[in-house]
Amino acid sequence: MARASTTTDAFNAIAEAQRRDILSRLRAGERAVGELARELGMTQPQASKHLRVLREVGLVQVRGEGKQRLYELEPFGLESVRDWLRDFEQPRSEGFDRLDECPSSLAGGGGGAHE
Amino acid sequence: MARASTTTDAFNAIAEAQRRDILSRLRAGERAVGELARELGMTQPQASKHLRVLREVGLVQVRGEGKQRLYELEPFGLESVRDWLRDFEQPRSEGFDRLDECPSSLAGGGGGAHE
DNA sequence: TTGACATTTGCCCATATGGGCATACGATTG
DNA sequence: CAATCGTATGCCCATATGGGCAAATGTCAA
Repeated sequence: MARASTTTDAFNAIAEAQRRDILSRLRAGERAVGELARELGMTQPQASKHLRVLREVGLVQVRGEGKQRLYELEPFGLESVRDWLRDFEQPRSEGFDRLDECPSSLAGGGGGAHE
Repeated sequence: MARASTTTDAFNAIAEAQRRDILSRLRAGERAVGELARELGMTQPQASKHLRVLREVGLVQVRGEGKQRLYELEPFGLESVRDWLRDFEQPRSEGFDRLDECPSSLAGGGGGAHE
């Protein structure tokens, strides 16, 4: 078997950097295909193909506006990815690992023993 | 050009469901290749190949233990994915976006009861 | 050394890709 | 109706894949 289709799920869809770029652009609001293509330096057919993939996995939404087709982020499209990632959360609270990135004023208190 | 290599980055690596399964299994602790293969119903060479991909993108770590090679999750391997996803957080509270900065409440020595 | 076990790698295939290009489709206007 | 603009599709190719299998490599024990 070859690699799974890019339209299999959001994981495969966002494996392509250009598609991630498209999604990032769309964070600022809906865009027409040609506009996206120009902004991202790809040909119009390429943008269209990528957008189709993103649409088939539910990551973007289309809206016809005159001759144009405006693509927009699907609010919960990335939820499946986010859910999967959540299971890999670092056990952060355990000890405030990244606390050392904070100003030293934290350590100035009374010994800092919060136990 | 064909699709990007699965070893290009974590995004491409986790596009494969079986590799996500491997990572999920490893959440419970380190495993030998054959063990993973049996648990996930794949051949041993397949598991080995998947693990290689995961290792090349920094998602897992290996440790030789006798004849076996124990694979383990790389704690911050998925950070790049998580970072990218973070930009797509729902604009939930309008005011808690920059929470990753050091909250000044921590510095306050007084009644600083956090958690 | 040989033998047994665990893992990796090499080779084959069928399949899906992304890029480029031409072209078909769709909507709007005249 | 035709003309035009904006998008989508179809076709070609080179490339990377994942699966299966055999063989190579590694590690340890007699």
